[in-house]
Amino acid sequence: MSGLDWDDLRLFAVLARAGSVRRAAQELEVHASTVTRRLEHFERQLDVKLFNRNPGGLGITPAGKEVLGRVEGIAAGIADMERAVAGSDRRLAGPLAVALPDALADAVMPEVAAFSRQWPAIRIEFVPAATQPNVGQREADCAVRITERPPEHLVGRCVGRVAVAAYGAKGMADAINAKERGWVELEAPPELRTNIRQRDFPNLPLRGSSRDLTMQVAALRGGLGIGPLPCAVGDAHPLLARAGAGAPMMVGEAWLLTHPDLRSSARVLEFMQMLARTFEQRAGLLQGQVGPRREGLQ
Amino acid sequence: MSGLDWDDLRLFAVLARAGSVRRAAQELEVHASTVTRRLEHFERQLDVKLFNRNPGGLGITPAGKEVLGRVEGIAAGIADMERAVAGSDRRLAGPLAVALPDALADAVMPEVAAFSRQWPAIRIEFVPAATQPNVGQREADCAVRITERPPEHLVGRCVGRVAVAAYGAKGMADAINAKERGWVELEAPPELRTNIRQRDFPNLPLRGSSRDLTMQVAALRGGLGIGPLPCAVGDAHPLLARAGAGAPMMVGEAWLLTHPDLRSSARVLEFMQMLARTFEQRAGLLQGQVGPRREGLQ
DNA sequence: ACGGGATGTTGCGTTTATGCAGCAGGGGTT
DNA sequence: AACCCCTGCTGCATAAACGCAACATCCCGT
Repeated sequence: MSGLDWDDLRLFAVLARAGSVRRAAQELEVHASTVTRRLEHFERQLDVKLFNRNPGGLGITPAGKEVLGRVEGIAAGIADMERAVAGSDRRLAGPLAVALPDALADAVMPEVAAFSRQWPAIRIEFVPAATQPNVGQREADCAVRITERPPEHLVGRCVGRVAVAAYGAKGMADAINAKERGWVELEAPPELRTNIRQRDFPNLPLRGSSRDLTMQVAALRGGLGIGPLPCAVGDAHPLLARAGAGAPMMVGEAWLLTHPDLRSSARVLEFMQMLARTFEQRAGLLQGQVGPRREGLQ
Repeated sequence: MSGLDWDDLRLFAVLARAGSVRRAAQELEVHASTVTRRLEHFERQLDVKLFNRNPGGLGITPAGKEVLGRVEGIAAGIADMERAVAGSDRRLAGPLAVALPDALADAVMPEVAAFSRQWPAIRIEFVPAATQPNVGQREADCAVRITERPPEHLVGRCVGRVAVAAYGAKGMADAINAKERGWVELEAPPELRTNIRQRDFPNLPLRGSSRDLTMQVAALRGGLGIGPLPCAVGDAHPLLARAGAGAPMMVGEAWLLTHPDLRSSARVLEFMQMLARTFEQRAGLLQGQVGPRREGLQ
């Protein structure tokens, strides 16, 4: 028998990617001293030095790099196994990790809530949408991504384009008021970026910028200026109105995705069907087609 | 993060192969209760029933079979990693697992002993030669096998054929005495079987049989009768002599083997070179060519 | 120069996991 | 029927792993 504690492989993989004992400890939800001691244990069992203890952090050795490459393959195999098990789960119960861009959260949340009431045994867990797959980190069971080219290893379908427009606080979104305020840029991920400012408000001074939607909405509401927002967020907000007369700009396709292994999982399938129906119903909202709620907007 | 204890995968693999909690516990060198509890833990984490608790043992479920298949692939990956690490070890120190058929042990042991004196930091561990590779069980670093077709995944070279002849206790190995005693068969593995009895002693009654070389040598020494023995054992034994005048029979080629990943390991390389030299020197003994020690033999 | 925030590591108290012995049940042999 | 050996399982004491806090070191910014 190998005598090797396989769980030390997982610790090593996380540690190598984290780059420091404390970050790895945080990710593993254990104490830093545990990481140190188990690394020692692992190195002793393997009889190889995996890291150089440099002042200011760990430095991986060539042997450590060799081991890391192999362990990453092993980690992928284990993740596959976990998915295979989860995929054959025919119960409408258990955890369900969903990666949902915050830009679309408002638009679908009512139906998600109804879904949750219908299947109370399914525990929905929202995970960060932009994160790239990591060793030891299980990807979402179901993901919505705004992109032109969805990853090849995932399966799913396109559920329509996403529109972005300029918004401001109601009552000050008109051009005259806006001029006194200014432009608030949204430092969005690439798939949400537009050049609305250049097109419609080339002379508006830059007043500030936000790193996420929450800050952007707060800034616009508070009257800092006008700025871009996904239509699904801006049109649904009771205190915001569109600024200027320009048409919304399309920024990318929304893709409803899952892993092939999970297509036979009952709760993943059910959830994705629900999301697909919802996106179909809300297509107008997502694409910025102004509906009956238009009264009062500039 | 997966939250899964990877070491439970190892336990599961061993348990699935062992077929019972107690056998798995023995192989893992832990207590049976530990196996039970960690299996429960694993099933809870994975949220799948891997075994049916049948009266009289565990029965693997379809889901368990699915998981087992994947875990065996993972186990192979981990074994590869261990070999890769061991293979890059350039020190002439540490453990060295050697699979050596007992038929050849006498012939090479003096040189092995000299090797051990030369490199005292290398700890030589003899492992059973006939064992087939198992999950979690590391194969030998270096193996000698008597076979016609060495396994394809191993590399090495043929170091000559192995001969078997009939022996008896000195002074009673002649035909007349043998007739009063009889034949003692050796229930050897297939690669050591011969038909010497049919060829040279067709009329000798069967007196007994031995399951291993130790018993066979004791039986022959004790005067139970005459019987087959590898020439490397019989000719080297001070109290045994060949029976009859027939030539030894060749039974197979001796192959000196290792895993490709271990070719660059300093201690494996050194040990195999030593063994190759030894087999070259001892070729006559192994192939049953009677040398200067012939005086006194019939 | 000096403080603040990193880094990895170490002693100590506590939680967790393990080993042990005994239990309950089933199948085959005497 | 009675016994024996196998199976997996469950309290209880012990040993191993862990979390916590403190420590030594180093780097960076003030």
